Amino acid sequence: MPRDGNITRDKILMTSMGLAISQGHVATPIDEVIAQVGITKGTFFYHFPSKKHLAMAMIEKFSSNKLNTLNEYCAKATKLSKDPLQQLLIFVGLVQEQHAKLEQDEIGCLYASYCYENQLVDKEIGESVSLTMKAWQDKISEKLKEIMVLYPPVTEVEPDKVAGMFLTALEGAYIMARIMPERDAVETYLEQYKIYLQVLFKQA
Amino acid sequence: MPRDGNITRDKILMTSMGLAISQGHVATPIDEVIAQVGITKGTFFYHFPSKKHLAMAMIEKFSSNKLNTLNEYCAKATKLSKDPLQQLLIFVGLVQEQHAKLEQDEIGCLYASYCYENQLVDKEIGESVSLTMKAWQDKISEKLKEIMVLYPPVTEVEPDKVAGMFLTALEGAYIMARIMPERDAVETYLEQYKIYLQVLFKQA
DNA sequence: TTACCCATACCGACCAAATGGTACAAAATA
DNA sequence: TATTTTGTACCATTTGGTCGGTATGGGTAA
Repeated sequence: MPRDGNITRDKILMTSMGLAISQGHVATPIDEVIAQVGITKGTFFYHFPSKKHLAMAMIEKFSSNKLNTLNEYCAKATKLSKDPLQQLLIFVGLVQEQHAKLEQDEIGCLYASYCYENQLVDKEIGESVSLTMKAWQDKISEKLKEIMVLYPPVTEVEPDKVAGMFLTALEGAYIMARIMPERDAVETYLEQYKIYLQVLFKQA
Repeated sequence: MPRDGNITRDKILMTSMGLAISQGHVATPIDEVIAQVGITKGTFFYHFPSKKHLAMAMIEKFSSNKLNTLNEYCAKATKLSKDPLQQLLIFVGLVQEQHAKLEQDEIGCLYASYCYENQLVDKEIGESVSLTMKAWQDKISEKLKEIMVLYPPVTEVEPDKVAGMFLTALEGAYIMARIMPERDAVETYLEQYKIYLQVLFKQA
């Protein structure tokens, strides 16, 4: 075998993901990607038959990353506490922590970027995306059901929607981080979500 | 005076705002705009010297609309109840209502669309945007301070951040509406926000 | 009233640059 | 040498933008 093309392929993926998150996919010409990676057009199109294929590969990669973090953080959280409510709070905390390290223009969601510029490229891509999101929602929802057994909520709530609110807050925070002058929107609004959980399951 | 050019200008603005929200600004060629409006390129560039100028005009228009709704809904809410907590809940309800009428691809925020595709075009534009958002946040924050006098919150919270959470939930909901199969994300997650307020200010 | 004026509003052909994509030769490694 | 990987030069289309000219219609002077 000649030199490993997967390295180049991965570099293209990583670079274009960064660019897509910070300035959008359509707004990022291939020339900019290859310039930043340090390759030429021929190489690019050897690895990705078209820009659309790149888009799909990016989504796939992003999804797989997201699913990995989900499992990783779940495992960490269950290891750190026996109490389901504490586990969930720790889980959210881990996500907060993850974002604290990132630079301003690294903060964002590829899905959001895509869905705002062209209804998620494709139907099948759209399904794969919603499945990944649903995976997060379901995992949190399951945990919420455990919590609700131990701590009856102050008012009746649907675990699915409280779980969805986490993703909503996160996606919303990404946008706030870009629009508002304060940088720590993710930290701030996931904190709000934690407070929501705490008051919801507060014992009298 | 010849026929009123402002009509055309407004039509261009409206059309391109719709397109920008549904598929992004960069992803919308001028040709598509003028085709939909039913004018020619010459006319377009007579009204807007460049695509960037169009972008700025759109943001301005969007901001002015947003400020109008803010005032309108505030007025309505204060008229419908004397209790500040009820007023805020009504306010959120009005926003929910507003979105219930919209079509799928009309749901979204121009700011979000812009900030995901090119860091809000310009510095000055960015400031104008954050000012509009801050206007909403401040108005809600003020109301929250009134509320906190009457109903001591279950746990200590910063009104500014609870207020910001409204915008966060709304922006997040827009994205959820596009990513997830369920259409009524705005309804759902603003409802979650209302629940948050209710449990936060619940009387023992 | 009418003829003309002129600013405003609009048209449509054209241009240059950007952008996605191709063809094929040259390298590199096993 | 055979296969995979990369570089170079080029092409076709799209896209933002220009330019000269035309239509509209109210004011105004004869």
